[in-house]
Amino acid sequence: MTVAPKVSYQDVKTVVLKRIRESTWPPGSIMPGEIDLAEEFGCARATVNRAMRELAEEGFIDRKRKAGTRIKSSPTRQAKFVIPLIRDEIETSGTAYRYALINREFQDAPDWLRARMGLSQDTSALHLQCMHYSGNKSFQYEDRWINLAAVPKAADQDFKIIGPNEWLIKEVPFSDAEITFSAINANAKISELLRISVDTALVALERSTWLNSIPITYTKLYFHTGYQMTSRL
Amino acid sequence: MTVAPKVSYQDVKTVVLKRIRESTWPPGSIMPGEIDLAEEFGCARATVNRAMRELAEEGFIDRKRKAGTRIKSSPTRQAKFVIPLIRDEIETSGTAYRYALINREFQDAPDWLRARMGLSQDTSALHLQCMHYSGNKSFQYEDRWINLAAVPKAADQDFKIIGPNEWLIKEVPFSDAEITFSAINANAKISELLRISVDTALVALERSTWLNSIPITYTKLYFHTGYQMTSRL
DNA sequence: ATAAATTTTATGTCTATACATAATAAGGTT
DNA sequence: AACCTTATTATGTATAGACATAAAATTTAT
Repeated sequence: MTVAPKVSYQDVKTVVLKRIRESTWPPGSIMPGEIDLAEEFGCARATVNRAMRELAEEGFIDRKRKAGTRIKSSPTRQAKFVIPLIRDEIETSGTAYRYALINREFQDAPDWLRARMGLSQDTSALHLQCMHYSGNKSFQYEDRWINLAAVPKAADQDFKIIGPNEWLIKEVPFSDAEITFSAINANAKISELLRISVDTALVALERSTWLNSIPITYTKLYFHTGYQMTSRL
Repeated sequence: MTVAPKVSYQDVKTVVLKRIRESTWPPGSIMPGEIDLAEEFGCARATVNRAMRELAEEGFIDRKRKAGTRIKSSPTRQAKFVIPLIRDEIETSGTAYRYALINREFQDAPDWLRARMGLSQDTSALHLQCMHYSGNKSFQYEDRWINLAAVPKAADQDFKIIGPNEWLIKEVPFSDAEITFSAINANAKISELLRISVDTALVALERSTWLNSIPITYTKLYFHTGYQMTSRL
């Protein structure tokens, strides 16, 4: 007597994905419920559930209680980019990492920052400017603001040896973050610091983080020419 | 008699994450196995398993059969960027989407492309150049190569009405993709097409896709000034 | 007809148990 | 010591059954 090999959630994913691609279940339409699918595939509902949960996470379907599962009319393809610690990124490339503090001062948060982070008026912040080097080459210029109301002990740190990013990761947890990726032309200051010509195109990365809606820090990172981020999926 | 509320996988995640952050389990160390944790938390192993599986996916821990679960010495923070269909992106912003084909010709794949995609010699490809408009403003310039050996029916398409991206998504599935972001200075041709001045910094996005290691298509997208991608986590 | 209360239902989650699998550890042989 | 074989073990996955929950559908009250 032959034993039917068990159907895995991977199998379910594969078949369902095939049906989505071949429009057996056309975009926008509702597809059979978990119980029906479990019966069809000859497996438990939990198995179907895991398959569907992952497909939803990957952006192929939309699920809602009671309403059922719908094929997305245009699947939201998403790319995962790893944001490594700069020290690791440089050291794994085989070169030495060096950090340098350029400037450190206490300032009231400027209007644009208050608006962006949702800070109240007269919030005092620590404003840091630093450089990160890969070997003897400049790699990244970092412009950082730390909300002292949320992170008072940052005021006691001189940030001469350890950079604000590394320090914050160790000391302050966060719950939400927003990362923005853009391209900018190097201005006079940045071009001097990164030792490139003015107007060179640069990758800029902005990151804001909050802990339960309390603003923690904002940073804008300017990478040296040629920097790129790659993702596989 | 009070009934203990059930422990959810979310609860487990929260507590474990807290312990990682507070270095109760320091980076690099091995943490208790699922059975022990289940006992400690008073829940089923499956519940712990799901929590741990998600934490692994989110880059906080490394798991290996038999070897156990380790805290990553530097958690790989990752940002998920959605890559929307350009038509959707423009239309959801409220403006009209328009597509235009600039050039279409059959060419042998150039060396750089062959190297990049792993194409054999004398592979004939379809080379397309197109523009995407948001209202009356130029939005994106697309430079596209399609491997005709893998997608022969692309040769029959004139791509005058429908863009190659939309067509490919409908017609050709893929299994692997590689996406690269970078910043570039607009050259003469691009600046003319996007109606911006030469040397303006632009976001460029390259995408290569394969179906079971057969190269399908390569494209480089040049976005208009000011384009940025944002991700929340 | 409108609003509020109730039922229904598909997904979401937890449990206990079982077996699969990869990788290490241990044991035995040359 | 080096090599091969055999346990051991932590994670990985499947299952049946149960209850939770959000939201749609229906009924009841205003």
